[in-house]
This record gives sequence, C-alpha cells and structure tokens, in this order.
Amino acid sequence: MASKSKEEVVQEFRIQSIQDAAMRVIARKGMAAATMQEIAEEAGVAKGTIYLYFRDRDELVEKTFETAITQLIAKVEQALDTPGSIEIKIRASLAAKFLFFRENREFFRLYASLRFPEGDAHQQRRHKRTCEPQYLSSLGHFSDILKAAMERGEIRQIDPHRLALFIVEGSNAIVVERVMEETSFSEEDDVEFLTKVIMGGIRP
Amino acid sequence: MASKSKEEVVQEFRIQSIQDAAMRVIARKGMAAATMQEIAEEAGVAKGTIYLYFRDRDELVEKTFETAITQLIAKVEQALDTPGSIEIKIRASLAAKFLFFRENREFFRLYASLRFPEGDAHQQRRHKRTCEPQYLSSLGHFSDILKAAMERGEIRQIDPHRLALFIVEGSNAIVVERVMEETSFSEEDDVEFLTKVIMGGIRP
Amino acid sequence: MASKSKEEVVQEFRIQSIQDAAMRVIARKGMAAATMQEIAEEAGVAKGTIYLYFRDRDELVEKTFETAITQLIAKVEQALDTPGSIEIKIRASLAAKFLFFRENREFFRLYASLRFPEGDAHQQRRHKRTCEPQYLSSLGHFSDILKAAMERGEIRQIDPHRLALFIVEGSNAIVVERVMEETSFSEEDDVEFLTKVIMGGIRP
Amino acid sequence: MASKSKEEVVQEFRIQSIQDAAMRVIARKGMAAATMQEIAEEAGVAKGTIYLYFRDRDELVEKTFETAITQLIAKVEQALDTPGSIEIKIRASLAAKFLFFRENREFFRLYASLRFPEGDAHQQRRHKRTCEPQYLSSLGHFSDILKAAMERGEIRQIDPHRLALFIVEGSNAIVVERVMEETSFSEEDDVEFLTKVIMGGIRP
DNA sequence: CATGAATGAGAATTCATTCAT
DNA sequence: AATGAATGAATTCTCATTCAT
Repeated sequence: MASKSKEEVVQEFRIQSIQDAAMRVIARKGMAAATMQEIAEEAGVAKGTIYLYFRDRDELVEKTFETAITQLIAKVEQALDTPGSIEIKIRASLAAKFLFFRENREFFRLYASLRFPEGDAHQQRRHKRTCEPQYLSSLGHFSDILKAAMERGEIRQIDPHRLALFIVEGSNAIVVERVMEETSFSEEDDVEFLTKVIMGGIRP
Repeated sequence: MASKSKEEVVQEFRIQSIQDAAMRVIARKGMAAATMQEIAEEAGVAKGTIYLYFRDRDELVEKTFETAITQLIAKVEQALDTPGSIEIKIRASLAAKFLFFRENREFFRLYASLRFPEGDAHQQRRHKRTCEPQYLSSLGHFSDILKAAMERGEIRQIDPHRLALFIVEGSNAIVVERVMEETSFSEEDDVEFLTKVIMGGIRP
Repeated sequence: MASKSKEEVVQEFRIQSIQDAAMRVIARKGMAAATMQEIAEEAGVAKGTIYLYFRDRDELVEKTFETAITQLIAKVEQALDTPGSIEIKIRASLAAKFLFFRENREFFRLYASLRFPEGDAHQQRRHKRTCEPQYLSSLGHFSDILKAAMERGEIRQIDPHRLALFIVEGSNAIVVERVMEETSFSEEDDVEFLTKVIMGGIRP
Repeated sequence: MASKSKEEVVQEFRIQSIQDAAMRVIARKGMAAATMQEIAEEAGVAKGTIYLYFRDRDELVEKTFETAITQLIAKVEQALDTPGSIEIKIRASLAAKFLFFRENREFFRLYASLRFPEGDAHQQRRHKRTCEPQYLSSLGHFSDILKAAMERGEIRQIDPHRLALFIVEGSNAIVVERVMEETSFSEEDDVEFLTKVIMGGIRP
C-alpha cells in the first residue's frame, strides 16, 4: 500500500517550500527584482539547494507559475461543475476565484506575469507552450458549459468561445483589481454584481 | 501666444524618440530584458544621451508609461464624448480601444506592466502615485457618463463606479487577448459582440 | 610474511578504483572540468566516500598522478635494464613508453598536468616535492646507464645528465604527439626512427 | 598616410594590456586558478572592461594563446631563415627559442596548456582549430628547410616531417625544462649541446 | 550637447566539502 | 563505512550609470 517513499515526500516538500517562497518573493518584489538569494532565504534553504530541484531560475519561475495556475484552474473548474443552472455555476466560479485570489494575494502578480510574459520571443513561446494548454482546456470546459446552457435555452445563442473568454477575463480583471486595491471589500456584493451584469447586461 | 523655442522643439523631439524606442524595445524584449543599450540603439542615440533627458532607467520607463497611457485615455475619452445613446458611446469607446491597441501593438505589454508594476513596495507606490490619477480620472469620467445614462433611464441602476470598472477592465482584457493572439480577427464583430453582451447580458 | 588483512585489501581496492576513475575523468574532461561528482559516479561510489580515502580534491589528484607516473617509470626502468648495448636499451625503453601511453591513452593528459602543474606557487612547490623525486631518480638511473655506456666507449662523452634529459623528454614529446594525433601509426617505425636519430644524429 | 585612427591604437593597446595581464596571471596561478578579477586587477582595468574586448573568459584565453604562440613562431621562423648551413639554422632557432622563453618566463605555462589543452572534447576541437594551423605551418616550414638540406646532401635522408617534429618538440622540452628549473644556466652551452646531439647523435 | 569607454555592484550558477542518517 | 542532500564561498558575466573628450 506504500504510495510514496520517505525520500519522495521530503523531495516534494522541498519543491513546494521553494515554490511557495518564490511566489511570495515575486509577489513582494516583482518578477525582475526577485533574486535567487532572496527566494532561498525566504524558503530557509541555501542558494545552492534550489539548484538541486530546479535547473535554473527560469525553470523555477516556470514551474511555480504552472503549479499555481493549476491550483486556480482546479478550483474554478470544480465550481463550474456545481449542479444547477448556468447562473449558479457562474456565481460559484466567481466566488471560487475571489476566494483563491484572496487566499493567495501574492498570486495575482504571478498571474499578471503569466498572461503577459516577459523575455524574448523564444522564452515567450516556451512559456506559452507550458502554461497555455491548461488555460485553454479550462476555457474550453467553460465554453462547453455555456454551449450546453444555450442548447437548453438557458442563455441566448452567442459564440460560446468568445463569451467564455469575456466572462473569464472580464471577471478576472475585476477580481484582480479588487484584491489589488487592498481595501476591505464585500466579496459577496461583487459576486452578486458580476453575476447580475453578466446575466442581464446593463439594459433596464 | 509664445510658441515653442527651437530648443524646446528639439528637446521634445528627443524625449519622444527615446520614449518610442523604449516602448518598442520593452514590447519586444519584455521589461526585464530591455537594456539601456538597446533602447539607445533603437532611438539612434548614445547611451549617455538618454541620461540627459531622464534621471535614470526608472524615470524613463515611468514617463514612457505615462505618455502612452495618456494617449490611450485621451482617445477613449474622446470616443465616450460621441453624442448619442450610451450604447453608441460604448461602441465608440470599444472601437477606439481596439484601434489604439492595434496601432500600438507594442503597447499592451507596457499596459500589462503598468497594471501589474514590478519592483519593491516603494517603487510600486511611486508608480501608483504617478499613473493612477489619470486612470482614475478616466474611470471617473466613464462613471459619470454611466450615471447620467442611469438618470436618463437608459440603463438600469447599478453602482456606476463598479460598473465602469467592469466594462473598462473586462473589455480591455478581451482586446488585449484578441490582439495578443495575433490572428487576424474581425474587430467589428468583436465590438458588436461586446456591446451586445454588455448591453443585454447573456439571458435570452 | 604477514600478508594483507581483508580490510587492507578492500581499502586498497577502493583507493585504486577511485584513482582510476579520476584518471579517466580528468583525461576526458580536463583538469579543471573534472568534478568530484563525476569522479564519484565514474568510480561507482558516493561523493562522500572519496573523502574517506583522500583528504581533499588536491590530495586525490596528487596521489593519482603519483601512482600513474610510478607505473610509467617502473616500465621504462625495467626496459632500460634489458641486457645488451645502449642501443638495445634505448630501443626497449622507447617501445615501453609507446606501449604505456597507448594502453593508457588517458594518461598523457595527466602527464601534461604533471609536468606543468597548476595552482599558486605554494601548490606547485608541494606538487614538485611529491612527484619529482621519482622522476629525478628515474632520470638518474638513465643517466647512470648512459655514463656506463660512455665508459664502455659505446657512446661519446657528453654531459650524461643533460643527455638523459634530452632523450627522455624529447622522445616523450614525440610519443605524446603521436598518441594525441589519434591517427593509426606504426609504433615500430617510430621507435626505429627515434633510435636512429638519437644514435646517429642527422649528419649523413 | 594615416594608417591607424587614434581609437584603433587605444583599442589595440587595451587588448594587448589585457592579454599581457592574462599571460602573467595564468603563469602565476595556473590556468584554472586565473580569475577574471585578478586578470583585471593585473591589467589595471575593471572586470567589465575585459568583456568589452573579449566575449568571455574562453575567448580571452584563446586569443592570448594565439597571440603568444604567433610571436614565438615568428621569432623561430626568422631564425630558421638565417642564411647558411642547416647547422647554423638549427643553432639560430634554438637560440631564438631559449631567448623567447627566457624573456617570457610566464609563457611556458601557457605553452603547456596550448599543447595539452583542457576542457571537454568540444572545447579541445575548437582550440585545435584555432592554434594548430600556425603550429603546423611553422612545422611545415622547418620540414621544408630540412628537406632542402637533405637534397643538398647536408643531412641524411629521413622522413623530414617526423624529423622536424622530433627536433622541435624535443628541444622545446629541454628549453622548457631548463627554464622551469629556474636555476641559472648557460644558454649557450645548451644550444651547443643540443646542436651537437641533433647533428651527430650520440655515437662516438 | 552628445558620446561611448570604463566602471563595479550585483545576479546567476557551480562545486568542493560537510555531516546527519 | 557509505551515503548524498545541503551548504555557501567563489566565479563568471551583465548592465545601469558616470565622465573625460
């Protein structure tokens, strides 16, 4: 029944600690100013140790992104599978997003970097290859849910892919904006507001 | 009526050339990889010359952001002042945004950096102080237009500030996404799509 | 008559394996690029194990040199003791050298490092102290053989020490050169050639 | 009549200073222990300055080798063109070599590294490509001179290429050995000795 | 004013060595 | 005895910034 050896557990723990540290430091200092030295200190390990688990700075950053984005997508997808009407699903996924960003305040800086990756064309392509598949698959999932709702007559017929994109990115922007403002805010109010606008538009 | 002296004109021309160069290089290489050397080469001046017009790299980047964002906001505000219904205004502003981003493809990488500034807390605060006022004033303008429309009964009563935020940022996200995809796309279709969803929501 | 205890045998075997591995790795990668990690892997032991048998990297390298050079010198000296004329002895020693270098292709990279040791003055002196005695004793042995030949009138009277040096180092250079070229070559031809030139010079 | 611009002169001077410094430091500390920092200090420039003239450490070392070996070869070739018998030519070239090594005591450590380059197979090949052409052309020159002497009947018929190799490398070894010993020595005696042995062999 | 060679602080990365298991 | 994960000093290389021409 042994699933993981002790070494594997320790290894995964280290990897996770280092990625967590990287996330915090990048959030604090920004992508460019996050040094290996500071990440190491934050993780409570020596600089060299990081290189035992990640080839180089690029790989650390990339893997950290990947792990974080995977977590976010998982939460949102799970929410989208809440049984019920499309409105319930949207409401749930918005709530999940707010929760995630609030619990991982550091994350939205990573998120920004993820969507607007830096570096030359080559690095960008590599980055895209690594991160986009998950993002696209997540978008596809949402798109399918919208299409099903259209077929059930729950919502009107519009290009489901474009719509998914709009709702996801639009609400992401709001969530990020809200969390960045760092003012205390009513999450529920915002979920309510977004749902209402998405569902009914602005016409009276 | 004193117009600009010859010196002032030359000076402004230099400043503009350098900022344009900075914009192109940052767009091409990303924030971190954009070196003063390459910006100087792109601008066709010597490295030292940049320091005659900008205190340091930070100031160059900041001023470049500022100038670019000012241009975008001006275009959008002008579009919002198109006479007519709120729908016409929104449609016009969306079109203006698409046009601007398409004509300044390099810009949205700057834009990303603008919204998710890097550097330590101190730098971030400075950046915020510099750039936000314009952004907020622009948002306020849109907010006022929405409020007026609400008062005229054109749209239903919702918190106008939050609504402005949602429409602006939501559509920005779509525009950026679209332009980033670099696939040829029908701008008009997208304006139409966004307007329809914003105006009427997704309910049938 | 006490032979070696089992522990001693194991110990010697370990030492020998590690030195052999060091020799192969240094030969393959060069002095500077030969890491303890790679030597350990080549030897099939853990990095830490090396430190049970050698104080530090320097000692490992030094002892490895020493062992290898001792082997070479032993072969050559044995050849020099072939009974017969000086020509026979020289021919035999040249053949022995060719054989050794061919069988230990990796070795001449060590050999180069031995003769032109790196490191600061202190390290060089230490190195010299360790390796030179054997080399000098070997040279002395050859020198003695030459002197005996002079006394027997087999060869003309020249400073035997300088002569030994010339023949040993001169022919070493040729051997190394030959082996380094990695072209298939006729060892016997070269021995013949060297012997002829050494014995008779170039005058017709 | 303007041959070199001021900039070119300054540039060449810098390059030469840095190469000289590199030569001295490598001679003092050895190939592996010669750091960019120390070379910069020795040259009296900042670390960064070296990188204005050489792509990286490898290029600096390689170019330094190249320059030094070119100088040595030029001296020796010039000596070989001394008019007169083959003995005169050989004597002159040996004297030139002794002189060069004595004047450039640091050089023979470079020389050792040149002949026994370190690094992996790839680096070795690159190194070979860069340095060998000159060496081979020099050897070819000497080989031609020997062949001419054979045709004139000055020396006996032997494979001229192998012979050139033997004399060059054999005497190099002696010269290096001598200079390394750092004992005061009679250069003339050695030239005399080498010439006698090369010309007449060891037979009485 | 404009230049670009020179600078050197600072970042990434490597690897010999240690030590708890 | 053997191991190999962890360490951190040391090294290479970059690039914002200065300043003599």
